[in-house]
Amino acid sequence: MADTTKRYDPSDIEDRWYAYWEDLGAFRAERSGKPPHVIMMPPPNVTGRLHMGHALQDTVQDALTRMRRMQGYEALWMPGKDHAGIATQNVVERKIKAEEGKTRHDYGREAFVDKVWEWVDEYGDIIFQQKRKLGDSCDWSRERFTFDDAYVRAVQDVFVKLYNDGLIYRGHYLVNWCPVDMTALSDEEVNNIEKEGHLWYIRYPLAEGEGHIEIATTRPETMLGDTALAVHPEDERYQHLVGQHVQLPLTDRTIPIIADDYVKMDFGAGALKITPGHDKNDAEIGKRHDLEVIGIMNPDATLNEYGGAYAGMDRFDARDRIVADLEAQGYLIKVEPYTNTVPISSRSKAVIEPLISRQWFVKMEPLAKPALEAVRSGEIKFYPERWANEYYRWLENIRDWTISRQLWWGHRIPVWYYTDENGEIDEERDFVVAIDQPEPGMVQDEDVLDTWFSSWLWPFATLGWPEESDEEINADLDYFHPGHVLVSGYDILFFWIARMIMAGLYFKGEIPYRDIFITGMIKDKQGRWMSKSLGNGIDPLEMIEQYGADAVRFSLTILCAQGQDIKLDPTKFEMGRNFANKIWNAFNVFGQFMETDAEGLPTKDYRRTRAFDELELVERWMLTRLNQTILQVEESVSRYRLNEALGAIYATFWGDFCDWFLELSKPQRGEDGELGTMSDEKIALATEVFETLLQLLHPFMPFITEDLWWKVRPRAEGEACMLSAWPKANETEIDEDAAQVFGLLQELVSGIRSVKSKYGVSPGKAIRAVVNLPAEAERLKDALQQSDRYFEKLAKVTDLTVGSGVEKPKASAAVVAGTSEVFIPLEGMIDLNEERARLSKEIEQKERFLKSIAGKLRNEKFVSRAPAAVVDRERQKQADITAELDRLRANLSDLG
RNA sequence: GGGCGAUUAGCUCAGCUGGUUAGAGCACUUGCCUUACAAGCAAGGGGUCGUAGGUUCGAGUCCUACAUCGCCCACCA
Repeated sequence: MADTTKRYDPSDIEDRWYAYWEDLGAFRAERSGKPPHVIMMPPPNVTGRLHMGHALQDTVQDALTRMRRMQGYEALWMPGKDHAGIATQNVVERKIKAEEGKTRHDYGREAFVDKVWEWVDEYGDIIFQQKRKLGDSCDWSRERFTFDDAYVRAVQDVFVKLYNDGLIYRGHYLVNWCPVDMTALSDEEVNNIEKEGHLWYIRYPLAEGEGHIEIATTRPETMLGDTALAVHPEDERYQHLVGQHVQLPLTDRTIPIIADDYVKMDFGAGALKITPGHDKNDAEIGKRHDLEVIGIMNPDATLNEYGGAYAGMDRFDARDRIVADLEAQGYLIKVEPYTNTVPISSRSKAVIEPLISRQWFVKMEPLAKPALEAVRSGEIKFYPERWANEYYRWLENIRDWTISRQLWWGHRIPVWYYTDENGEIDEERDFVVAIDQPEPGMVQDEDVLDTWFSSWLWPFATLGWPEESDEEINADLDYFHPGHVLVSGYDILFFWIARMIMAGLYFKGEIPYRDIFITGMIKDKQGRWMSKSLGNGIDPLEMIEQYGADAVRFSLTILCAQGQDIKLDPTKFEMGRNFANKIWNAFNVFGQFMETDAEGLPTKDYRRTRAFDELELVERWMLTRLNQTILQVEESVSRYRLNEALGAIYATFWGDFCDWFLELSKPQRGEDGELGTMSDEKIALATEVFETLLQLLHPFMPFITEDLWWKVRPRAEGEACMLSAWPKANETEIDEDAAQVFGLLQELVSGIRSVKSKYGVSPGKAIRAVVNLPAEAERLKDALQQSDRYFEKLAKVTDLTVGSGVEKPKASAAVVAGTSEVFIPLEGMIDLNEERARLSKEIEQKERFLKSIAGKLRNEKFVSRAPAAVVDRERQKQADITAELDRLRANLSDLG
C-alpha cells in the first residue's frame, strides 16, 4: 500500500527534492553533443528580495528550461546578480545611518566600498536561496555577478573600445541631476509626472526707457540664471525691442532681448525667459544665440553664489522667497494654477534638476541601427509582437546615453588624469583612456558607470567574454551564445533588453537571443503596482509556505496570458493548491493497489501487455486524449502560450483522467461492501497515463511530479522525472472513433444523471435505462452494449438495454443526444408536467438553433461564398438538429 | 500632444489566422461525508461580449468613431 495521505502536504517534500536534484547535478549544463537551449536569467539586484514579478518570470523560465531539458536539449539557465549601483549604495547608506549615524563621507570612499562588499557577502545571496524554494533549475555552478573580476574587465574593455571607436565622449552638457543621490541620471531613469503647480507671470522692465515685458514661468527661482529674454521674431508687440535689454528683477544684471521662433506667441505672456543652465530647451536656444550659461545650483540643489541673497537656500525655499520678493517689489503680475509635467528620479523620487555638468556619454545612433534591423528583419522576435513597436519607437528616437554616475559603488571609469604638483588633476593635459594606470602619479576618474552599462553585456560577459586566450571560454561562447529566449517584463525593455541587443551586435557580432517573451507585470487586486510604501505586496515565500511552490507556480502560469498584467490576490493560489491535491489523490486511486516496499515505493513495474486495439473503449479514449494533449502542449509552448499549455494539461488531468477514466478504472465495491481490487492490467494503464501526465506537468509543477514519479514505478538511481525523456505523441494511439463513441456515452451518462437529479432520484439509486440508437448505428450499438458496466459505475444504471427502434417504456423520461436517445423509466416519480416543460424547453432551444442554421442555408450568398467545408458543416448540423427535434417532439407527444 | 493595452457571467480572467449553441476558476442554487480527493463529486442558474456605426455570406474576433480605466513616451515656458 502506497504511503499517501488524503491531503497533499508540499512542505514535506519540496526541499528534499530540490536538494536531490542539486546533488544529482541535474541543473548543470555542459557542452555536449545535444543542441543547446540557453536562457539568461535577468540578474536580480544584490539588494533584491524575491517578489511576485521574479516568481512569475522564474516560473516561466524554469518551465521552459525544464521542458527543453526533458526534450533532449542541453538546457542552460544562467543565474546571476547585478551590483545595482544606486540601489545598493542607498541600502548600505541607510544601514550605516540607522546603525551608526554615519554617512558614506564619514567612512570615505574606500572604506565605504568595503562596507558595501561586506553587505553583499552577507546578504547578496538571499534571493538565490529564495529562488531555490521556488524550484529554479538554473546552473548555480555558473552563477555570475556583474562585479566578478572577469566581468569588470569586460566592462572596461567595452568602455575602451567604444571610446576608441569614437562612440564615447566627455563633455559639459545639461543632464538630469538628482539632488538627493547627487548624481547624473540617464533619461530612462527619469519619469515625467503630472503635478499641480503654478504659472507665475513676472514683469521684466526694459533697461532702456519705459515699459516692460511680461513672461510666465513655472520655476521662478531659475530667473537668477536667466541670460536672455526671448520673443517670437514675428511678434509685433515686441519686434521693435529685439536687441535691447531688460533688467533682471532681484538682480543687478541686464539681459538681452532676443528673437527665436521657438517662442509661442499665444502661450502665457508670449515671451520667454531663457535659462540655458537649467532648462533643456533654453540650453538649445542659448546655443543658437551664443548666450552665457549660468548655473545657479549646487549639487544638492541649494542655490550657489549666483543666487545672490538666496545663496545657500534650497531651491524650493528660494522659490517661495523669490515669489514673495517679486510681489513685494511689484514685479509679480499674477499667479495661475497650472498643471505641468515634472521630472522625477525613478530611484529617489526627487524632482530632477536639469543642470550643466561634465559627464561621459555614449553616442547611441550607430548602436541603435543594427539593433533595429535585427528586429525588423525578424531575426529577433517579440512575444507578444506589439512590444516590437515600443522597441522601434525608442530606438528610432534614441538619444545619447549619460553613463557616468557620481557614486562610489560601481564600475570605475577607465580614464586617467595627470596631476599637478599639488596632486590635483591637471585639466590642461589630455586624459588617457586605459584599463591600467598608464603612468605613476596619474589618478583615475572618480565617477562610476551606470549599472546598465555592465548589464547590457550579460548574455556573453557571463560566459567569459572577452577573454580570448582561454579555450574553455571560447568553446562555451561558441556553444551557448547566442541564447534562445529572454524572459522579462516590459519595465526594462529600454534599460536592458534593447541595450543588450545593441551590445550583442556591436561587441559580439551576434544577436543575444532569438525570442523575447515579455510577461505582464504583477499588480495588486485593484490593479496597482505592488510596493513597499503601499504595503500591498504579496510575498511569494509566504505563499509558497502556505500553498506550496507548485501551487504558486501553477497559478502564476495559468494567469499569465500573453503579456497581460496580472491582478493577483492570494486566493488565486488556491487553484494551484487544489490541483496539486487532486494530483496527489488521483495517484492514490490506483497507487493503493500497487505492490510496494516498506517505504511505500513500488516494487513492481506495471506495464500494459495489450496492443492499442485490444484495449477497451475508455482506455482507447483516454490514450487518445493524452496524445492530443501532448500535441497541444507542444503547439502552445512553441508560441509561448504557457497558460494555454498548462490549461490543456489541467483539463485532461482533471476533466478526463480523474472524472472519467479513473472513475471507470477504480474497483467497484463488492456485493457485501468489501473493497475490490484492481487488476495489474488496469493499474498498468492508469500508471501509463498518469506517468505521462506527470511528465507534462513537471516543468510547471516540479516537486509534486518528481515525488509521485518515484511512486508510480520502480526507478533506477538517478532516474529522475526532471531528467526523463519528454513524452512523444503516439499518433497511432489517437482513435477518433473511440473519442466519438465515448463522447456519446458521456452525453448519455450526463443526461441520465441530469434526469435523476431533476426528479430527486438519489444518484446512488439503481435504475433501468434504455438506449435507442438509429438503425444504421450497428457499431455504436456493439460499443454501448459492451459498456453497460460504464453506465452502472457512472450513473448507477443496473439494467441497460441498447437497441434500435426500441419501444419507449411507460412513464419514462427521455434524453436526446444527437440521433440517439436514452429512456429512463421512472414509474411513480416522474411528473408529467415537469417532463413536458423540460422537453418543451429543449425543443424551443433547438428550434431557435435550427432556425438560425436554416436561415444561413437559405441565404444564397452564404452557400455560394462560404467555404464548402463550412457549408457542409451547417448542412450536417441541420440534419442532426432536425433528427434530434423529431425525437424530442415524439417524446413530448408520447406524454399525451 | 502621440502611442499602446483593457472593457466578455456577480468577481478575476481565457477566447490565436473571422466559421459548432462564447469557456475556465471563484462565488451562487440543489443534492451528496458515493472508502482518491468536501482543497471533493454530481446536477444546475447566470453573458444582447463597453457604446454607435461599418466591412463580410458570417463579427466577441476585422475597420472607424466615441466612452471609461490603466500604462508608456513627449522640449509649450
